[in-house]
Parts: sequence; structure tokens; C-alpha cells
Amino acid sequence: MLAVSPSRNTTTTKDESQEQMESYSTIVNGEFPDFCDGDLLESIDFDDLFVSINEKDVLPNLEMDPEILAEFSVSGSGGEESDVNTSMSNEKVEDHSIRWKDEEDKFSGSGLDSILSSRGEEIVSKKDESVVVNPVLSEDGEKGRKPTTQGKNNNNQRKRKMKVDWTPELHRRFVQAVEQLGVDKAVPSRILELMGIDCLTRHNIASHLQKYRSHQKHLLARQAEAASWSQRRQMYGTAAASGGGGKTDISAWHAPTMGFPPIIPMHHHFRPLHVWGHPSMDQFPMHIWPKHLVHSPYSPLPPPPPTWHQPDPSYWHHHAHQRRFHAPPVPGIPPHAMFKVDPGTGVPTRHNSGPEPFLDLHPTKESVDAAIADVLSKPWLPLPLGLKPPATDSVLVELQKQGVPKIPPT
DNA sequence: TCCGCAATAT
DNA sequence: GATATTGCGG
Repeated sequence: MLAVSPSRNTTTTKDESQEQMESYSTIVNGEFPDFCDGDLLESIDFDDLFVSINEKDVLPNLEMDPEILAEFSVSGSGGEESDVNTSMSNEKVEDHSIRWKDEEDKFSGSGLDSILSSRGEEIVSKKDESVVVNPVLSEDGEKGRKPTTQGKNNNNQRKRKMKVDWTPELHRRFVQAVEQLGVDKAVPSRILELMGIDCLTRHNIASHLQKYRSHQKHLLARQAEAASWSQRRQMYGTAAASGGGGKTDISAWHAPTMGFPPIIPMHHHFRPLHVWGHPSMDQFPMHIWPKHLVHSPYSPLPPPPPTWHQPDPSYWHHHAHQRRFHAPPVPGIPPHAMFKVDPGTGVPTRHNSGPEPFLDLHPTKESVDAAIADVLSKPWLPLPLGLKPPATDSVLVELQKQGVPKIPPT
């Protein structure tokens, strides 16, 4: 859905954000940004769209008459956008809205389908899908505001902050643009150019880019840390294998308990990081565990799919579950879940009801197989340290069923 | 003018 | 507290 608040201000002050004015004038002039159209947003397959995102004739000559726009936004089945929609993929996209927020509007999550703000801005909201394009430059200087350096208002200024809600889809577009440009050339203006979303300003992009880089930096630091731990783990594993003396019984599976990277609860790092690097769930359904994610024996986590800028949280989520099968308990972190492996199917089921350090668990046959395979690949490493006896036994039984040798290779 | 960082606002 | 916007110096 779309909401546009064409507060028909025609007098604008020059000292306002020129870019926002440009955005506004773009809309006025008929080059209505395709991405600003909520109806489009609801049905567009952005992967397809991306190819021709710069085509401005998707919605040619759109009038800016407030009423027309209002109707346009609400009807959702108008002629032009219908045509466009039908040309687009019907693939369901979770959330791909652009939400322009006036600083005083409180509509998020209101559940209203359409409300009219005090300023006459129509806001169409559909659950989490809403698009509010609000390039308002209100006429009555009293209400329009331009924050000064002190964050105060200047009554004579009319610009109002437009807050962009960086939805997953929008962010994905952003990431695509950044990656396409490369690190060096990924500057706001070019990103904006590539994204082809007229209703965004360079400032919007710059702001987002700043945060994005910040996250990237943070992420790299974490990955470096993880790599460090991985090295230590390898060394440990090698030492254990070479110095362990060869024979192994069940107790040997329980070897060391220290020296491995702590399993950090997913919500710690991936807690609503909004949409950072989120490749969107439609690309990677939670219930699917792609084969290509099968990890190498020694890395703490399988390498991320190359096409992702950052792994989807669910990716880590799943693999965190994998690791649980041989993850050491970490002080300060709630006990790991315990599982009982169904002897027939090999599918583990949650055994305890203790605190769950991760998200909901939906283990699959594949996940168990992967865990077991992981174990088999390095049987001298501690296996079920994250588990407690019942589940441990079940895993071991399963391992034995699969002919796991009790004496690991030396 | 653009960029990026820091401060500030929501 | 997270995230977006604005200010400001380079």
C-alpha cells in the first residue's frame, strides 16, 4: 500500500534540504519513484526489478493531485499498477516497504489500514507493510520544522524530517548496490544512483551507509575473532589426536571442555539487527538446510554462501544448533538444550525444558546427520559436551548404529 | 559539492 | 538502546 502526503506546498524555502526537495519535485513532476509505490512493493519481485530499476516509466505522469494519490494509494488495484503487477513475479516478499515517517507520526504497528494524520497526511498501513511517502513541506510554517544544530525548531522553516524505514527489501537493494559498486566506489551518491529509488536522498543513503559500514566493521572483528578461535581449536584437536594415545571408548568422546570458542546466543549478535545483511527469508527458508552449507570438518562454522553479503541469521541459527552437539558448556550461558535422538529416524527431539540459548529449535534429519558427520570427521574432539547424559547417550547410540568406530584414527 | 564522522533526535 | 537525521569539518 502506499500513502502519499502531497501536502500541496508549493512554496519552499531554499535553505531546506535540496535533495529532499529534489525528491519531492521528482514526484511532482511525474517521475514517481517506482519504489515508492506501495502497491508495486507488494508484488514486485525485486530481483527482477533490479534489472530495470532505473526505468522511470513504470508509472509515467502520475498526477500529484492529493485526492488522486490518495485513491491511488488505497485502491491498490488501479490500472497502471495492475499492469505492472501482473508483469511482476508473484513471489511473496516478506517486507519490502519504504516507510517515511514524520517525526511526530505514531503509526507504527497501529494495525490501521489507513489513517489520516493530524496534518492530513494519509498513512496507509498494512501490518508491517506500509509505505508512507511524506515529502511534506508544510505551508503553515508553524508546523513545518527544521531542526537547528541544537535540535530545536525553526518556525520559519518548513522542512520536516522524513524518516526512512529501511526494510529488508530496501536494505537488500542497498547492499546490492554497494556490492555492485565495490568498497571503494560505494559512496552515497553512486549508491543512490544504482538503487534508483528517487524518494531516497543522498543523506538517507549516507546515513545508512554509515551504519552499514559500522556493522561491517563489527562483523569483521567478530569473524577475525572466530577465526582465531578456530585456529586454536584446530591446534587443540590436532594435539588431542596425536597425543591422545589412540584408544577411545565412550569416555573419550567427552574429552576437553575448555579451549573452544564460546557459543554465543544468537540473539546476542543477531538480535533484531533490523535488516543488516538480511538476504530475506524468501531466499533461504528456515526449514531448508541447503546441502551446500555442509561444513568443512574443522571450521567452527561452514563458510557462508558466497552470494550473501552477510549470512542470514537463520544460517547461523541453524549451525549453532549443529554445533550444539559438540559445543562445550559456556559459563554464563544457559545450558544447552538436550536432545533425544529417535533411533528409527535419527531425528532429535528436545529433551529438556531448560533455558534455550538460541531460538526455537527445529532439528531435522539433515541437521542430525550433519552433526554426526561433523563428529565423524573429527572423532577425537569432544563430542557431546553440550549435551547431558540422556541426549549424549542417544547420540552415541546413533553413532554406534552408524558404525562409528570406537577407536578414532590416530 | 560530496563524503564521512560525530552528535543529536526519535 | 537501536536506528535515523543533522551538523560540520575535510
